[in-house]
Amino acid sequence: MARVGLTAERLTRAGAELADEVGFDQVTASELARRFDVKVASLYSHVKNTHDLRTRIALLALEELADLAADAVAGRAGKDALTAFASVYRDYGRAHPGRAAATRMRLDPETAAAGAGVRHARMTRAILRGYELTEPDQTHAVRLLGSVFHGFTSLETAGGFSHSTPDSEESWTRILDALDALLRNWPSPPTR
Amino acid sequence: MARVGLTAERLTRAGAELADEVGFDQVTASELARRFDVKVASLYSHVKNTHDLRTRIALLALEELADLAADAVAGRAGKDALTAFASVYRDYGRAHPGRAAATRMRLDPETAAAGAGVRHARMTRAILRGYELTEPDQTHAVRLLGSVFHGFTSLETAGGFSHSTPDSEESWTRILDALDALLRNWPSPPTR
DNA sequence: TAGGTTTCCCTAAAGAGTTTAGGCAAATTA
DNA sequence: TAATTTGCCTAAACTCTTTAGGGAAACCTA
Repeated sequence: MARVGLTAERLTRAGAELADEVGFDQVTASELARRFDVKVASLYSHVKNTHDLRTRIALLALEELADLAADAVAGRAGKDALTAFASVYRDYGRAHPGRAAATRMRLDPETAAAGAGVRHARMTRAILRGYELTEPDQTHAVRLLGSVFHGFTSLETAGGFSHSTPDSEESWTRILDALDALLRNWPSPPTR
Repeated sequence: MARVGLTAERLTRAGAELADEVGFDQVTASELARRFDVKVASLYSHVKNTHDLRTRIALLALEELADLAADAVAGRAGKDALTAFASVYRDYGRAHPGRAAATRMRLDPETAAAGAGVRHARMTRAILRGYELTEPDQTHAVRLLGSVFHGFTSLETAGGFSHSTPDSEESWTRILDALDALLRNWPSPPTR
């Protein structure tokens, strides 16, 4: 039987494309086998199971995203860096909805720690260097930015902002303006 | 054959509980049938298909959440209202992770429009009455708040903030402080 | 380059979920 | 009480997942 040259990597890449086409939760071993014109069982020599496959796709997406973000941030600082960084997330989410959904997959701690998630956190911190935040406020800010990027892109692709004015593009820029202002003027804890 | 008294509502409620126990994407017609001690096919007189079932769970969760939020916000204003409102989202997400995941499900536009999603948007706007924002800034702020609540709770339940200091509770309060400050001081668009 | 070894994809099969079609008895209505 | 509607059933087709074991292709190695 002719060998097709399956590898975990090729399956992962094809799975990522499939995810962008049909949605991350529709990524199925059967469909993947069909695309490689191969029997389903053959995949199981390369990936442990469907969960393993999805995890690989998630890690691939996180890696790609981290690479893009690193490029975007290089040579920029302050609001410029913030905007560039944020745009990478949003653009990626719109260009690759399936992969983006994959990045939101729950990973078990050690897998997450081994993946590019840490690079993301480090880059977010790097961006905050342009603002004068000290710990623990920096961590709070990192989490805020993560939440906004995560939440906005996920609501946007879910269609939450469509069919209403102003369009989401404008909200995005204005939200970044607001976040920039907030970071330049991060409040100290109020006396409770 | 003894009748169990299945209805779409009972199935939906049981499905919501199942979602909280095993995760929203593990909600299966078969498991539900098992719980009611009924054959799977019997569910299909009450619910169109699995997607329909999930949609109903999502709508139930949105409804519950809107009710809780309405209670929490009543009689409060300003930061007080903001905090109460935000807490409802976060607490709900921690108490009912499956239902919360359901609220993040992509709904087709008319279903979404018919559901409680609009109530959420209206309440968010009501909270912003305590801050002096005019359109279109109010819409941007609504979207920012939605993104943060959505993103934070989803990252938190995905375990994104665990095993690191400070704990997510503290970040949550400090992020609310920050958002309050931001809303009181929403920046006008910079000259670009 | 022939032999052995490893690798890769195959067939086969079992298990679980989804969904439709059609039937019979229980509940409701007249 | 008879007629109708409703609710749960059996049966069956289909899809996807996963494991076990087999044979041929690709790769060493002498």
